[in-house]
Amino acid sequence: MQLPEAKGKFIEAWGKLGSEWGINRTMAQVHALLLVSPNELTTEEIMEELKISRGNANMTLRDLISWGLVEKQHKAGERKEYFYADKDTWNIARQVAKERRKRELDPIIKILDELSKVEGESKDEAFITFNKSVTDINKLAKNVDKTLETMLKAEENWFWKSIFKMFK
Amino acid sequence: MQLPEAKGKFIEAWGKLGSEWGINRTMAQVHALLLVSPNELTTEEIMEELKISRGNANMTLRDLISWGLVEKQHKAGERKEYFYADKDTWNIARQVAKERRKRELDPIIKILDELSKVEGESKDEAFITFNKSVTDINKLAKNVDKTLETMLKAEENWFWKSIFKMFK
DNA sequence: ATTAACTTTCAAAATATTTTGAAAGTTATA
DNA sequence: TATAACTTTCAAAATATTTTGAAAGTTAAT
Repeated sequence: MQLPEAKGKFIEAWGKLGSEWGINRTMAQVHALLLVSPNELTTEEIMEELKISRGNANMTLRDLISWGLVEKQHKAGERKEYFYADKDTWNIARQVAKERRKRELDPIIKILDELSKVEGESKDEAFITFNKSVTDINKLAKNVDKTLETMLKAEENWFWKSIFKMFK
Repeated sequence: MQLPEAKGKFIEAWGKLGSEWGINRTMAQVHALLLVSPNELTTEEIMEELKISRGNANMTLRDLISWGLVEKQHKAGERKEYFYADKDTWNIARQVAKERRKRELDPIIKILDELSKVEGESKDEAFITFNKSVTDINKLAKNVDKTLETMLKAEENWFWKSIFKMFK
């Protein structure tokens, strides 16, 4: 297999994986393209390579920036904006974990907290089951949340530092 | 808040979370309904409660069964099938991890293995960057894969056993 | 202040996913 | 073996998501 074909396959696979995990396929593809590009790319180049429209490229890039996965770069004396992706896999994983925690985990915990407070007849099977499921899930979610917080904060934490080493 | 309202909110929230993570909203909702139901439910009852069609209910339930989250139950002397969800959050998390590993992680690793083999000019920036990104992601994916395997196998493993206790 | 190079917006169009429901299929019981 | 109770299928319809592209907006340089 030659590089251009391999590049295409990587972009396609990354896009598919993204869409299976609730991330817009094009966003994942643009990210993949930037990951394998040694240099910053312009909107124009991204449009060209992935055959997407200007509007789509623009919105997707803003999204990637809001996820902290891509940064805008300016070049002296040029009007064009350049886009560059951090290529450190650990940073990428951290950033995704951080954002999903903020965007999805925290809100669901807020709801589960509310629902945990619901009171009912202690003989009522329906109430007992509801309560057990909700509080159990809430507990698990809070543990995941706390763990992520610790992990994300802490390269200084000896315990997680040693876990990280296993993954790097 | 009263139980029926709370139940509705839980189902809605679970559905939303699911769809954010690439799981069909209805599938997540049916799962949520079963999680808060003390008894097995029939297709009829699920259709009724969630206002979905017979076809949808049937397919969704098959899916949930294929994910190992729901089981069919027969009652002596009855033609109807009943559906019941395991309510142990740890089992649910395990099951989801197991399935997503099989369905998504393993296939992507296969592709990354292929792409890692691509050869190129050692001076070619494009090749260097492609190769670095792909092999790095491959390494991370394989580590996650190995870790999941160990975790899923092993309550007998002293290390993970102690980690699990933090979450339960 | 005007131009030109570039970016952003967003309503409409295209595409993808999900849902419906009626017909076909299955199987326990009489 | 016929019936009736139930389940499954799948093409078409509904819905949701993504993408387009032209117009509007911005801004650096003259």
